[in-house]
Amino acid sequence: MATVNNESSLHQRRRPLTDQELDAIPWIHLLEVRERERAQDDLRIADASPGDYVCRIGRPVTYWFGVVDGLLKMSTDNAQGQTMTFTGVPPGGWFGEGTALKRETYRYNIQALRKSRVAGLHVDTFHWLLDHSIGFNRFVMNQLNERLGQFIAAREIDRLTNPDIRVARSLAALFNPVLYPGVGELLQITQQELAYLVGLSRQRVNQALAHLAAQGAIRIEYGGLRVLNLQALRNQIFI
DNA sequence: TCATTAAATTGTT
DNA sequence: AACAATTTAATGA
Repeated sequence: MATVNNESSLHQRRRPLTDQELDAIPWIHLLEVRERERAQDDLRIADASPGDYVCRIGRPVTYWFGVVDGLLKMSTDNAQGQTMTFTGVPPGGWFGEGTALKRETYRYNIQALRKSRVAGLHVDTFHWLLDHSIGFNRFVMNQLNERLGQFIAAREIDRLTNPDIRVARSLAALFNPVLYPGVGELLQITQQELAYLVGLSRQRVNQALAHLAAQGAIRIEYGGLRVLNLQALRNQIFI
């Protein structure tokens, strides 16, 4: 893993969003004019380099975060001091609403796997939107529901022994159009990065991807993967 | 714009 | 883990 940079660097280089970046935020379009103005005023974006922390366990919640570009990983340290990776967060993904709702401290670490652009909405504005916007409430509720499904699926994935299926299911999660609308057809992820997320060697991931490509579920591209059949990824069974 | 070189990523053992 | 092959990015004329 890359060296750990101090996380303040992420907060020093914040700036307002460009129109293009705003457009990439899925929930912004659900707001009324007045709500949208308030959200836009508060939204900030920052560049994160590989290894940078977006948030750390135990820190008080200050922002609700979303990935505009790049790839983050969500992880925690267990009692044995080992790092356990929960999931990757590709473009379009917003996270931390659970802790933001309760104004608690972050319960996981979020680190950039690659150079990324991360947007942040202050937790006070997050609450204001919850109090004023029906569209925003729908988005958050839908998000929570969809993620619950993902965590159940993740438990299943953990119990799977077949690496090919693990890779397939993990990929299907990253291609989730509800949680990660910014991904689209092409997920920008290297085989090394995917290996980190799934917990397999790059070689084994390479082999699994070749297998999935042979089935026509995906197409392997340089620096990314194109989904051809999402259902095939989800329903992956022993061959 | 094109050719050359370096860096990143993939494929294979 | 190591190495070769391939693809992209960077450089400079």
